[in-house]
Amino acid sequence: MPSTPMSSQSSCQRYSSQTGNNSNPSSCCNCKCLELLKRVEALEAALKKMSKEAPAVARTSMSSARTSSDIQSTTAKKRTRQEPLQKTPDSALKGDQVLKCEMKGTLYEKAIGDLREFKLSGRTGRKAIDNANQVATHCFRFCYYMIPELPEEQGIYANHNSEHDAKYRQPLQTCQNVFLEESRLKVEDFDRVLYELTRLQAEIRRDVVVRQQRVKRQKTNNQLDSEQELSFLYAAKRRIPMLMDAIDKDGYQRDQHSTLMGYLMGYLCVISGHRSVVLTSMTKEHVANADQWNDGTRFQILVDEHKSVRTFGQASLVLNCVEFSWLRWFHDGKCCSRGTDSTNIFHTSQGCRLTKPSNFLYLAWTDAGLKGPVSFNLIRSSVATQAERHLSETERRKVARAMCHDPTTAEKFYVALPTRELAYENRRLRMKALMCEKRKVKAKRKSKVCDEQEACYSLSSESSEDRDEPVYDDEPESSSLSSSSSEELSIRSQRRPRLKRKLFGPVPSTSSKQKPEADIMSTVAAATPSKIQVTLQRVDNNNQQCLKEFSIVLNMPRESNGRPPSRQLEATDGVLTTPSKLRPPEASPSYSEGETEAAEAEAAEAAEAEAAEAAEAKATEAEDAAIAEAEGAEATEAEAREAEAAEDEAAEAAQAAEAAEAKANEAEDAEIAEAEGAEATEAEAAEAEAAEAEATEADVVETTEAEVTEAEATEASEAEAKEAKKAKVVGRSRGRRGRGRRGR
DNA sequence: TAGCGACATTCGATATGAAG
DNA sequence: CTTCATATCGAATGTCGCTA
Repeated sequence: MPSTPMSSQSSCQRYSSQTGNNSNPSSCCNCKCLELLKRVEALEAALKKMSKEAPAVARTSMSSARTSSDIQSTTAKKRTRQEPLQKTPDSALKGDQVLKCEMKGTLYEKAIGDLREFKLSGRTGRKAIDNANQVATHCFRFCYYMIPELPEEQGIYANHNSEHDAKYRQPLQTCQNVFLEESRLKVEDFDRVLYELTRLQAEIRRDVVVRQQRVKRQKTNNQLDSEQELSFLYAAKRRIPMLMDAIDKDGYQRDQHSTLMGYLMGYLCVISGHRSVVLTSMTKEHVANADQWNDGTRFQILVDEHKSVRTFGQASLVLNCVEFSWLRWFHDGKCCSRGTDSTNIFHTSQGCRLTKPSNFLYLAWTDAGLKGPVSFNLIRSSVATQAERHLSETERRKVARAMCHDPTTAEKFYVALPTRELAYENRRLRMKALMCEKRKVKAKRKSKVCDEQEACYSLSSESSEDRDEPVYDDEPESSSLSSSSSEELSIRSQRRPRLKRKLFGPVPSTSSKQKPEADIMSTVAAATPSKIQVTLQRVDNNNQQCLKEFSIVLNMPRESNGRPPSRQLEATDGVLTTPSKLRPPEASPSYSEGETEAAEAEAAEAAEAEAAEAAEAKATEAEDAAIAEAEGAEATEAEAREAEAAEDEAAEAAQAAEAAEAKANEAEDAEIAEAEGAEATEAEAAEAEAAEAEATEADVVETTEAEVTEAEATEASEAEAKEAKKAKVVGRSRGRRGRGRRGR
């Protein structure tokens, strides 16, 4: 929003004065700014009329004099403090003071004063006064912006980065509600002005949104990266005991005290994502009342006082015994003499509650050898961003809740904007969808499936529903899976629970003991529309957990020449942690005779999805071990090395899978490039298809390998020894079966 | 360096309006 | 009429600059 009032010169006028085209300025652009200008002028006239009609109306209300002088004194004080005001080329810059005029006792000023009083409603708290002042400030800004008589430097309608700019209507409403009679204006006049203001606001909304986006982009660029946070965590773990020792030995020293505070608060913020106020509000009582469990190795501290306590209740901090011992140290007042008297865990050298925790954090941040800006908000922001990027919807919700805010709020204010790479990925996905559509149409033309089969197919209510259902990118069955990492798969697999229930229903409660014969190799589903038959076989491992495990057999029909199809898919196994879209047995006629490419792709993707999910499940266990290590779980050196080795193996497996994925992407890209206009020949297209098939196959192979490796890695983790062993047995048997089939 | 004022930013609750 | 998305609002936190 320009700093000059809108009425002074519109963009069209400026344009016409530059070009010399005054005949029809509105023809220069299509922004309707002239129309807007006229309306603004009408509005200004109405405002002027209001202030003329009631010039210094002797207000009987006591509040007016008081509020006017209040604001006056404030502004006068400010003037002495920060002069002269620099004119800004555009909107007011951060830190600019814009309230620099004398109150003249006009109607709108009195209205704003009244509004301020109304907002205060007799409250005397610092925050209440601050907020009331802020509302008044916003209103003033708008008035200065709107009224051209005011000096230009005061006409700055500052940053549109706040939705509170909309509060300019409030003085008018107050005026109408509180002293309508004195104003000598009709209700309709007020309504007209308010209506115009609302419309104007709606029209500048676009600019506001664009500006907000720009601000967010800036924030995105300033995000802390995970390495910085990890470095800080490691530094904190090392430095906190050192600083405690130093203080114990040498007695209280302010610098060490402050740095120690900063380290501990930063550490707790990184691991929990809480606001700083949770830490500054933490009292000794909270620590003393901490809940402990797991043989006194885990602690939960509940803090009553924080911003969103009314919605989320107490803020919870879960600590291990080392972290808790640090807080206990402060609780016992060992940090400083005043600390003994202070009720707050985190306090100043005077024993007072911290008012500027970020200063302490910065002290520790630089002590840890880290550069760049840091604040609790930045940490919180990065926690939300990482959760959004790497966790499933459910997990993200949990993290958000633990941070005491709504996930939607997190997205609105904290989560960074998508990177260029992500944006490009979206474009690729779109083109991929286009190609899938093309393939489907092509397949439809080729298909010689008889009408009866079609009718039979459409009779299956569930499948028809599936077809009507849009293909969501977060579904494991979506075609985009072929190019998705296992991580993405796991994320997607946890979304849209309603759909899952509809498609699959609950896991049968019958145990293997009840149906021994059937469970040995019971066929659960045989489906997919044509060309290929997928049979899901439940594998009995005499283990109840294995009820969820299925073997997927892809019966590829041979081509008319007797040769296997060019894109023979390998059978693979997987754990159906999430249901597939395959039809249940009663609704699954055999489609092995009708062959379509789409069906083949569908089946391949389903198989990949299942395999990838299985790998993911195993990887999670290895991940847990890694996290435990990062958090400093009391592991021995040997254990740590083993865990590291396991992690390495898992990483290798993941890398292999990634390579396969990249290959698939390349093939896809080639195809997309062709669609986008690259004049590829038919032969090239065929080559691309072949490459894709190869990549898909490689993906399946790699996934199975990864599965085994990860299962082995899991085994290495001593902490999860039992589970790991089980996983290993299952993984290996699956791996052998998989290889056996490949060999055939 | 604590404390304060000012302002930016955050964030949940509620109102409002469009779409199905 | 219901559902969903968005706007609005009040209240809170975070940060900066200044002063005693």
